[in-house]
This record gives sequence, C-alpha cells and structure tokens, in this order.
Amino acid sequence: MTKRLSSAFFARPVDLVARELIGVRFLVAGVGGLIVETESYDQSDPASHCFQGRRTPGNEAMYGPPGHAYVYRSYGMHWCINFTCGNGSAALIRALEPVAGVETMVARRGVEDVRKLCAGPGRLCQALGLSRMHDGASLLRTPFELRERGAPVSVAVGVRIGITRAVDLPRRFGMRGSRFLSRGIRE
DNA sequence: ACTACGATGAACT
DNA sequence: GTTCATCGTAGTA
Repeated sequence: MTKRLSSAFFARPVDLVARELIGVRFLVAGVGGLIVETESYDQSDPASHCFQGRRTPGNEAMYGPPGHAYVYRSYGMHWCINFTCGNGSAALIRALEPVAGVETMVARRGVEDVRKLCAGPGRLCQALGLSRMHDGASLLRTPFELRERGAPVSVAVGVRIGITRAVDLPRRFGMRGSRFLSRGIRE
C-alpha cells in the first residue's frame, strides 16, 4: 500500500496541489477511488467563493488550515467537496475512477453505469456519502483516507467547467486518457 | 422578508 | 451538442 498524504502535501500553491491530486486514491469510510479531475480556486480568482478575501458563514473552512474538507451546497441540491490549501484556496474534486465500494456507490447513486458514479462533483459526493457534516473535517483522519498515487500519470490542463467568471483560466486538471472525467479536457 | 443566482445533473436532440 | 428543474445561500432592505 502506498503512503498516506501528509498535511504538508496541502500546504503548497493550490494549482500544484490540484495537479498532484490527479491519481491520488481518495476513500471515505472505505468507499471511493482514484482522483481523475480537479479544479483550483483562490482569493485572486473571480470564480472563487473566496474572491478578494470574501468571507461568508459557509466558506470558513477555506480560511482554515490546509488539508481539510470544504463542503458546500451547489444549486441548492448537490454537495461538492474541496481540499483546502490554506489562505482561502482549495482544490475542487470533480471526478473519481471508482475503485473501492462500487456496490455501495451504485446503491447511493441509483445508477448502474460505473462511468456515471463519480463523474462530476455532485455525483461524487453522493456516491461517497459526503455532506455538510464533513465540512471543516481533517482529511488526514477517519473517515478519510488519501494515498499517494502508485504510478506516474499524465496530467492534462484546461479551462474550468460550469462557471461564468474567469472562464479562460487554465485551472482544470485531468488524468489524460481517463474514461471517468465529467467531460473532456479542453486544453 | 424578499430576491437573484449558481464551482450541477438529468434529460433530451 | 442543448435545455431547464430546483432550492439553499447570500445580499439587500
């Protein structure tokens, strides 16, 4: 088994962390898979919840220590999870390649197609059972398990999805050739 | 109290 | 590729 990620992994520039998260094994209570798609956000980014140091009751976790979960509700109905990297920055986890607990994920999602279990931030959170109760929790402790990638991967960089501000920034990272992305990467 | 708006997903052509 | 249902959150008053 590969090594667990340390808090130092997250205490670095968010673009680097988001890139290096590709291929990392991410489990919640034993259910999950390999991270194949991320996006980065920080205070300088007009598309970020923390743009220019903006603070709301909901985004406090992004100003907390690196290596914690920032879970927010999207469109009033989906949950999305970010890994905090300090100082109002975080990497949004957008898609996983399902590896462990596939039956559990199928039951939670109500779909059979493995490619649709974790392809998208909302789907991924539903499949892993993530919600507001995980907001602010440390990623280094139970129920989370994050392990270094076992083999090198090729990372594609493109523009982000589903935002209306700063649409041209190259802050989306994906595992090149993966069939489990929420969408193809536009490089 | 009232309103506007999504870091989406599902269904559809 | 496209449309659109849906509702919590945050901003305004």
